[in-house]
Amino acid sequence: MTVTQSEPVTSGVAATAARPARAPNCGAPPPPHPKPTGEDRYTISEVAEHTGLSAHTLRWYERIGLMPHVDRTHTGQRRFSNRDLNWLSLVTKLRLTGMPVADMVRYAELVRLGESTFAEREQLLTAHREDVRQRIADLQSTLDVLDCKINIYADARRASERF
Amino acid sequence: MTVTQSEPVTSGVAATAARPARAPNCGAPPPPHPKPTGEDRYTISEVAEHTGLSAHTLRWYERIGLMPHVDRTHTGQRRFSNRDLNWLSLVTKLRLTGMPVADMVRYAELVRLGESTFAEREQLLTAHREDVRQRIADLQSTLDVLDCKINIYADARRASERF
DNA sequence: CGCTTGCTTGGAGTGCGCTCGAAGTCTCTA
DNA sequence: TAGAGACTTCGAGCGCACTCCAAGCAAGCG
Repeated sequence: MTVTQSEPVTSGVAATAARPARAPNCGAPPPPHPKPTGEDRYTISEVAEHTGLSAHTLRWYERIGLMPHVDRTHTGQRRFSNRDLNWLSLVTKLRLTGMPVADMVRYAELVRLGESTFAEREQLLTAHREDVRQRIADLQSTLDVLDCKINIYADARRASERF
Repeated sequence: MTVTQSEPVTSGVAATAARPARAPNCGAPPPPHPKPTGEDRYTISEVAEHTGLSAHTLRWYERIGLMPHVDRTHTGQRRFSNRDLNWLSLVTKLRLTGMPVADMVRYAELVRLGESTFAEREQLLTAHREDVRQRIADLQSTLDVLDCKINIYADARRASERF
């Protein structure tokens, strides 16, 4: 049994009841632009274009163990699958929300190790969730200050414009 | 006429009507722990303690022009005022929300230049506010994904615990 | 007086997350 | 078959925001 990468789908003994047949995919985007030919083997530049990451960054992610092993052509060029794209979409979200690369690498490693790591994965994500919540609170409180200051400047401007 | 640093108080020709006598202070904290003696001259280590910034960082902020000129004792040691603390509290918020140091330095410079820079200050803060809003949206969307994945792991754990 | 503690300076070093360059190979189109 | 352009690797370099170091000065205390 293989374990999916970006979608730890309920499988085996775990919670197969009481859930829709279609496993929840946690907001993974629909296959982005599946090739007109129906293929599933994107070049690095296609993926770069699609994800907004540079080709350099994509190679670097693979080198440090953040990509779960990308398929290759017989001549050694990378060919990314839709599954890879989904994984990258998760990674991008985590990165945007400030998860350190080392933590993402750890998570990738846990995913490779299979189901036995569910508990640690849960912990890791839960910790990050707390982090994200805290950051939202910080941002919100700054937003209040910004609103207030901007109002002051705007009032001053409007007042001076009246003359 | 001097211009306050962290509180561009409505002053002079600008908008003195229709606003409370006490200018809004945009959530600046009350004087943090005004010295028992009522003094207003904190050492660098007191400020470091209070703000959570290191003394190194405080000196560095001053060097790069992010602190508006800190008072000194006759022997050259820094003595921070409550006004300095308020400014630092703003800076800390902006920094926590990802404003680049260069932009904060620019803002500090504008504050030093006086009222004529209100418009540019408004622009700068408005741009950052957009940034912050965008980041909140990113965080929120990641939060949804995290919730979903964490639920999956938690379900799996609970299911396995039932046996 | 010597010792400790805390401050001063300028400049060098660190860690993170990329980002780029060089040199060579492969693929695609004409 | 030729040429353009995309791909490969490895390692070095970069920008940001600190962070630390060395050397020295000043104040307080026994």
